[in-house]
Amino acid sequence: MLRGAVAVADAAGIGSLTMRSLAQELGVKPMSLYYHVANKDEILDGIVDVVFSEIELPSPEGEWRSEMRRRAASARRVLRRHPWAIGLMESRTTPGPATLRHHDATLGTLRGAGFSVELTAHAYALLDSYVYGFALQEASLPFKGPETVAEVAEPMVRQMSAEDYPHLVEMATEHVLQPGYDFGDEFEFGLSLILDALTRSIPGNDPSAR
Amino acid sequence: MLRGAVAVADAAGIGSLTMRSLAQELGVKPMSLYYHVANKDEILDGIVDVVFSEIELPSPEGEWRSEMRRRAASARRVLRRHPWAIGLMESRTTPGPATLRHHDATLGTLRGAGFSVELTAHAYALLDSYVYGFALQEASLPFKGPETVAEVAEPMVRQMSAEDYPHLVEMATEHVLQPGYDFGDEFEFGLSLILDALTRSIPGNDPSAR
DNA sequence: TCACGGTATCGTACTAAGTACGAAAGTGCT
DNA sequence: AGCACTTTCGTACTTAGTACGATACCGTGA
Repeated sequence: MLRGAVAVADAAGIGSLTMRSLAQELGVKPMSLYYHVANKDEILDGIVDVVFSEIELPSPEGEWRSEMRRRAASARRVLRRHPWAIGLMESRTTPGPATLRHHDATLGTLRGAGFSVELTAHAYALLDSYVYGFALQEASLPFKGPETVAEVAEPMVRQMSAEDYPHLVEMATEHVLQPGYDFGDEFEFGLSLILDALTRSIPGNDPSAR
Repeated sequence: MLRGAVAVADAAGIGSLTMRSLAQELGVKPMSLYYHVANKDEILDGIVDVVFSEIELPSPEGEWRSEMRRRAASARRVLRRHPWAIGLMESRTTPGPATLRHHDATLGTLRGAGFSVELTAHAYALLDSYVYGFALQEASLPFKGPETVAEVAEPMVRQMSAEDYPHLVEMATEHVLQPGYDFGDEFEFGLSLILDALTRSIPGNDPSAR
């Protein structure tokens, strides 16, 4: 049932996920859903947890940077597949089991890498902020892939006077509208910068450590 | 009118912002609103822009790090005051004038600090990801201030077995539940780390530059 | 003063969505 | 067959967005 809800939300947006549309998807009548859940909120909580369950767990066995990198890349992919999940996270405050398991695995990997409890808290807040924030930005872009950038951004830039927004216009014409531009490529830069800086922050680490 | 909508959303959540509740807030009847806006979506777009207008603009005159710091702190404060804005950003893809002005000022400050167009894009994506993501995490916390952490987190930890989530329990008991803990304090760590690393990334900068 | 064209407000009413309530319709076990 | 438990539904009430057309208000020029 939660799978069905995710499918509906993926296909037509979270706004189109109604008890009736979900019932239809499942080949059942609306009121039948209420045998399995108390209300719609429970479904929303549930699909957030489903989304978390799709994110690859980091392993305490692996090298922490590559594990964090894998987790981050996976999280970004998942949130790109389910963009509505980002907005939902803000309102749902009761984490499900998959969410808890995910957090536990991530914390464990960092602790295993030698981070103190406090530094782990710092690192985790930082990494998660970056991943979620990046996903949020990707979701709010008017275009969804490198292909459609030009056709969407061009008209916007054209009607936007260079006097009012000189730097926005500069960025658009000299960078965003250049062939080969893909906002997604920015992800790697920030992630590497953060991981490198975190490496340096481990006490006893050589400051010139890769 | 947009101010009224923001007030309603602040007071009782974005879910309680209905054409009827907004009309009541403004002392008019629901249908009167439709003279000023085409539909509710336009109101949602509008209040997102209002939120952006409340964020302090960085100035190209100032030192870029302190300007970015000021902007980030302001953005976080604003998003804490209007947590519903985070979820809205994901669905609204037509930026308003205040939003554009904000982006332009930020880009201008970075460009003025000597960042190339490309590096500016990198830095901006990174900084914004961090700020939005942090705000998103703050919004999804079950507690809203340092005072209520214990009373909310304690019961959660108690029912969460240490076998299933050992690291989560460790983090909770040894860090989060310690007196004086405030998730908001994490903000400074990540922001400084990012700003320092960005400083290093400027070509020609001494790697040991503060 | 009066008629007129915007500007702003409303009343009525239709549609979609969440869900309370209680009735069926299976299903397996004795 | 009879019973208990699980699962599905039909009906109907409530709330929310908004189409449509009717007013009411208000400054301007005749």
